[in-house]
Amino acid sequence: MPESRPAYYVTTPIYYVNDRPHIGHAYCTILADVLRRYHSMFGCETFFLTGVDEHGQKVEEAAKKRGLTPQQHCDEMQAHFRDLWPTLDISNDDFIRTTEPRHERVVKQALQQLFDSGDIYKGEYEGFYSQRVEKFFTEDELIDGKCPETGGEVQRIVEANYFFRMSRYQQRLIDHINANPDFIRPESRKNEVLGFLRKPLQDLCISRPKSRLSWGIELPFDSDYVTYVWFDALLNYVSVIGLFHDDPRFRKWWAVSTHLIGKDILTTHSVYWTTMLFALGLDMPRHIIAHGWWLVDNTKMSKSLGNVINPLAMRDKYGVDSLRYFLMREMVVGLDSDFSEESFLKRHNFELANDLGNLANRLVGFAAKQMGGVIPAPGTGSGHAADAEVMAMAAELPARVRGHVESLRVETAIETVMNFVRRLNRYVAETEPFKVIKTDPAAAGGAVYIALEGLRIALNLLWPVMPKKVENLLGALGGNSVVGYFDDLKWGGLVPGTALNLPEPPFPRFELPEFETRPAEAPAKADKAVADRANAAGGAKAEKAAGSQPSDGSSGAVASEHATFDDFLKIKLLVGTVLTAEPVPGSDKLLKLSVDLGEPAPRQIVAGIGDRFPVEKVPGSQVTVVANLKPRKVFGIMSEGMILAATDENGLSLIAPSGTPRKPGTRVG
RNA sequence: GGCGAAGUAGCUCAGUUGGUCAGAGCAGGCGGCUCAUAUCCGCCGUGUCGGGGGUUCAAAUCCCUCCUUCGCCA
Repeated sequence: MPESRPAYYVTTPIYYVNDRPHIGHAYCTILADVLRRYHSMFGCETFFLTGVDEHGQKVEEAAKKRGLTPQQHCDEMQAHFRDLWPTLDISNDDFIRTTEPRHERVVKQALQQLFDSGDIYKGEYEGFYSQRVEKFFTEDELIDGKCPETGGEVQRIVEANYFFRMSRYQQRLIDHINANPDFIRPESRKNEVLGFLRKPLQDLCISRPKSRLSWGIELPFDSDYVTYVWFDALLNYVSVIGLFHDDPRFRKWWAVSTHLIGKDILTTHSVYWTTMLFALGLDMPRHIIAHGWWLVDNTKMSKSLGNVINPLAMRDKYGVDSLRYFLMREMVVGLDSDFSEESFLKRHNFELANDLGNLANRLVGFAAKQMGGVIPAPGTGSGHAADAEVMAMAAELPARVRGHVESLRVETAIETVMNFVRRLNRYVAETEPFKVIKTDPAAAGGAVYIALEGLRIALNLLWPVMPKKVENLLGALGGNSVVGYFDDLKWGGLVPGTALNLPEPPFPRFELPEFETRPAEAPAKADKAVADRANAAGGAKAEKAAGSQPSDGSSGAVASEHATFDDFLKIKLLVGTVLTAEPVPGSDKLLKLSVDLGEPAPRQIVAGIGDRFPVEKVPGSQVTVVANLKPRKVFGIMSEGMILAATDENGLSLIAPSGTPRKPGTRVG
């Protein structure tokens, strides 16, 4: 047996080639990169895979629209992802495109194997086809026998198709999830999957006749069909690492695989993919980790709301390292987080500039002035009790960081390091080398050495998060480089006498723009008299009274009875024209509306008016829409606004402009 | 409607298996230092741990119930 190192294999989803990268893609890929880099520092041999999904109807359509072949279209579009990653310091080992021969042959072989074993069978797919949206619907999805999206006519079509016997593996999957508590993380997602599995699984239709979709991988046993997207896409995780072609390589990586996914593709990975693997006689991946979404103003990003965060813009404005730091520091893996430039800048200024950057800058600046610009000799330290404390903290820091990373608490790992950085700043204040230098240069040198060495260790531990910046900084600290392994991160790596060279502060502060005036500031600054009176009265109570001046009219018990004019202005009321309306299945009064608000795309709005208002009378009506309500799901359908209506015992009327119809998007108020 | 998760200081959130768990950061106030990026360090928080009930010697931490928010339901 050759010497074996532990291994670690991490994947991102393959992103849909038609998409433009947004902050969510960047987050997932950076997270994968950070995990890969940490694990390599833990001593693991690592493999990191990302890529793009290139097949499917939408790609075919988009290409057609542009007058290109689908392949030409993909060749062009995939660059949006492939070229982005190096600029975010992503260290992926491979980049898979599902149109590559190395992938297609594995998909075909997998299909053939499942066909031969009877897990893929030909059956009848009964669907209802809507000419208008060129889509199939199941009987359950139809609404009164009409298309659920347009309310239009549908044709019942019985079409031969191939099915995967997913149902056969349901119990095995449930058992595996129960036996491996950290298989699907976080736990709430695991529960979600188990809940889903309480109902019997249907078999999965995995083919499309070429007459309807030709842009896909042909079934090896029936050239009239291509395989449908998921079956193709999911296999990327194993095709790249050698399934069917390089067994030792495949086994090595597959046994240690971690899939990072967005919560929107949880079922696909936890149910479709896992049952496919069972059927193929392969092991489960080690972990499936569903991360959360970046929200903007606590609202999901969407094109129609125009609030999509472009990672390139953030990188260009603030630098790749700050961007990576923020994304990793701010989000708890598995939960949603809010993205705002304000919180970004606060993290940058407080943690990177004030704490970390300033520590480097003050130490190097001091050494340059007082110590000949070189790393001083450690001697016997500063003679201060804090020496031992700092060195003990530094000694146990790698293990603590490793523990947090291994339990996916990346943000806690970072926080742990930053707490140590704060301890180092305190250490400098305690030992006061800038004073001590006048009386005891050796002790001052000892203090600076300890602080610098602590900084070196902290920087190494942050390398996976900010590789470029850390490498540069370590270079500035006496020409050091990143240690390969946590095990090598021992105290005393800095060589006394080597030159320090930090020409400028490593993390310049960014000016914080005025984001919004804070009510708390008003009494302190604008109303000194109130504050003084409060202080004179003494105690926390008085302070509280001063602090609760309802300067914006929205806080304080007194104001709660009335809405102020400002409150009213927060509600954006717009005139809209209803384009389509259809009942929501399973509900007796909800209607799904498509409403023109004069925006590029119509809004989808779910309204509870169906029991009082005939659905066929709604299209064409004008309505008043609350346009800036936070979008929410109603009965599983996203609703992007609210329709105003008045209901009493005589029925319901829509609240809308009377007389001449108004242009969609006209402001009401 | 079914299933699941969450509700902790002004803000963002930590709080393993019930017993220094009532905390951190930010914001605010006061003070100190000057090596440093108007940076750093120290001090200052009586918040019904969503409401109510229960179990226990002991609950933010377990149980019940209600309210609110969020997620999933191919």
